[in-house]
Amino acid sequence: MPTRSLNSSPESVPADVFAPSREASKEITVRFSNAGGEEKAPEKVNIREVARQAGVSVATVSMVLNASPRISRSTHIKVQRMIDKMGYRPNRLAQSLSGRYTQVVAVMLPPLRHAFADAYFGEILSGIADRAGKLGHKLLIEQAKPQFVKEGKHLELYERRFVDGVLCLGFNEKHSFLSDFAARRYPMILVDNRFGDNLLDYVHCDYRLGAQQAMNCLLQLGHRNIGMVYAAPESPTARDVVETYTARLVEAGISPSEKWLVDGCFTDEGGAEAARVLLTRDPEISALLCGNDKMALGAIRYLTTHGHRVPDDVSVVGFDDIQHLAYANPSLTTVHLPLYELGVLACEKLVERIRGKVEHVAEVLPTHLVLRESTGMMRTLRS
Amino acid sequence: MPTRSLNSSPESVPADVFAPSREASKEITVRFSNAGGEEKAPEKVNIREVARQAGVSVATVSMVLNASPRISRSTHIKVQRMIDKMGYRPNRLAQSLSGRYTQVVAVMLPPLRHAFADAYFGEILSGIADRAGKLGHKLLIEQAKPQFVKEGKHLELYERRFVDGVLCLGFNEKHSFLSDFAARRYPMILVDNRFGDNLLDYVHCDYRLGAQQAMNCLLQLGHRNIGMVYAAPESPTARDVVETYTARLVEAGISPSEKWLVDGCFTDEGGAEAARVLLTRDPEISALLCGNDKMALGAIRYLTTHGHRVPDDVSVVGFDDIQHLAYANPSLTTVHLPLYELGVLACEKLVERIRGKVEHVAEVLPTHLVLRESTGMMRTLRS
DNA sequence: CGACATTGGTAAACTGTTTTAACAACGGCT
DNA sequence: AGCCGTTGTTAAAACAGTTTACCAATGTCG
Repeated sequence: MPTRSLNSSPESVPADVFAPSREASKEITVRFSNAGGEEKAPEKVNIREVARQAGVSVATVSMVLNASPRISRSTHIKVQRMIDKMGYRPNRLAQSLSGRYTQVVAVMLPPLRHAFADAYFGEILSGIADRAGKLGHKLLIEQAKPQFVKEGKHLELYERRFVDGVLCLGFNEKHSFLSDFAARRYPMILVDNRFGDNLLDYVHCDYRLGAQQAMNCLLQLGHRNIGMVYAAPESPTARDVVETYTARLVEAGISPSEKWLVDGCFTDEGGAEAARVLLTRDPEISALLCGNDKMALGAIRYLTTHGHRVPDDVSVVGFDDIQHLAYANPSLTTVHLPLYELGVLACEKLVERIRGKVEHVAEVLPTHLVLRESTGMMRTLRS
Repeated sequence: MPTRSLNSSPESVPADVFAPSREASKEITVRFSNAGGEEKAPEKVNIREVARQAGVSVATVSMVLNASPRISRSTHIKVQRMIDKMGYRPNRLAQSLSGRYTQVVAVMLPPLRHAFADAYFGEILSGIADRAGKLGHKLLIEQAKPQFVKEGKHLELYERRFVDGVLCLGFNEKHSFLSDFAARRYPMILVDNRFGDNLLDYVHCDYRLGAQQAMNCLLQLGHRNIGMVYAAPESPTARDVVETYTARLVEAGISPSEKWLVDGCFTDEGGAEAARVLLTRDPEISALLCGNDKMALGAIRYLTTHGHRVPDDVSVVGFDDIQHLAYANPSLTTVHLPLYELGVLACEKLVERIRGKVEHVAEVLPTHLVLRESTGMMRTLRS
């Protein structure tokens, strides 16, 4: 139950009472770094002040900050010492305003209610954050709510100089607004998907390879009636999985059937429902390939609570390898997607783009299968 | 107008033909918004340009942007029309540099490898993001790696004007650097914890209430030998749980025992190990209270794979109510923490703080128990 | 010894906004 | 007619950096 004061004062909070004049302390000559006993907020010191105290020009201080080779060793030391003494930190708003870069990149997430609570996104984000930090970039996160896009806020991100570039997670071809970035030459990289037209830069996991690995596993275990719980047919990478699934069946001499395919909407409820539908349509099904771990979990949940043992009666394979599901019961055999590494790569490529590299980005990272308990040999084949 | 020609000093004439000087296109009078067929990046237009085209001063345009009442209706319309026509978007670096606020808040996460992939943080983040969006603030995320803190980067966040304030998730009293913020009067709010000295602003869930609810449940089901898998004893809220657990036992006439307490480190492995230790120390234990869902899951995992049925032999209660664990098997009875709402509240309070409100922030949100399958009546009491 | 480079540093222009003090034009009042 | 008070607008001064064109003092060479 939403408690007190939560939804009070929606949009506006009272403006501040005391308006601190900009005049402030222009005349102060001696600075107190941490003279007094307890730490205090350092009085705001700017580059001009540092220059004055060090007896050099503003330009010189700037050049020291940026390690320009035009500054002599002695001057550098003198100025640096003053910088440290005064506890001076350059204002990055001024730096970015004057310079070319903001040193910030945005991460756009889809408008799902629990986008941040999602292990899939989290893993990618983790990689992005680590890389961004190493490259000296900050991270801005944004959810692409319909309203947000309608008002063109996604472009404002760049045009108003919030960020230098954008990483987009969890989108697909239906989200046509993403083309806006490319149309305007704003650096943007699609993460773990691609657009059919291939005009947008992207990095994604090798879903074909992953599907292949999963199908090989199931086929080798003797399964022939294999159902598939897919999702998001508007997503090229999701289609990769379905196509590979079908192709592998054909290669194995099995004729794929429409009735083996059900959409599970990427949710656990969807996975459960899909399992129900599949097993009802064809009770002979002995294995399920699921488009992500959540659906796989839902499917297992349905199966075990409706008289089908996993893996004894039905084997289940997922996709993602999200954390702490190794601890599900039974633990899940799944295709491991290198999501962390994908995040690292995406960030890396984006920064290259920002710095002026022009090549089209189109990278694909390999997957591998993690064998756990939810898969087993086809019943009839066991001795 | 002292525009160009300022720096066309006496002699230099053709010098800057090839140099892409900052002068750029001062003379362009007609703007192409989206005349041509395909969309193009709008040529960068600034407030001066708009003012010129609209035939007013820069100050007037600024006041139109900020809806100042001092601008007449007719002027407002005239200028607004030009703004739209030229596709002008104010540069927020300049705005923030000039003004008092950056309109950005930071979210600091602990340096865990998978901090972003964590459902607990994700849920809070979700609330923060929604609220921040509505309040017109952007979100910067940062991981407080040891290196980061050692270099004082957490203070730079504020001092270099990256953000107006900071929200800290997942920290405890051991993280003393958080006091730096308060010492310097930088707006900061501790989320879902508090410091013992109560000097720092905080919002957190009512862990005492939660523990009470969980214990009531277990006691009512007839359990008397109740083990506890705790974690992070340096965290006041985590201590709340242990203390309440102990107090409730005493109230129920049961003398708490040291051997019923094991640290599970907030991880699933830790939970599994803790369950093993507890059941070994005292096989009579018929219920486990776990400090979070992850540990509860680990415990269940251990129990079910070692001959203990859940809930038939041992009941398990968790803390958090993280998503899609309703689909664990058996599904988990747990204390629901209003994490989303907590995020909303934290963001709200932080922005109030930023805007000048000075009251100490200390809010506590109520929890409730979610009954699912992992708890059952004490064996010996069942008919 | 004078012409010419090189080195190290500086003044001033530039980034794009907000805000303040001043002011012109106008109406109402004595 | 002279004075005062609004109203609406503006010029200019902040905000805090980077960059560029230029300059003075050396060093090198013929």
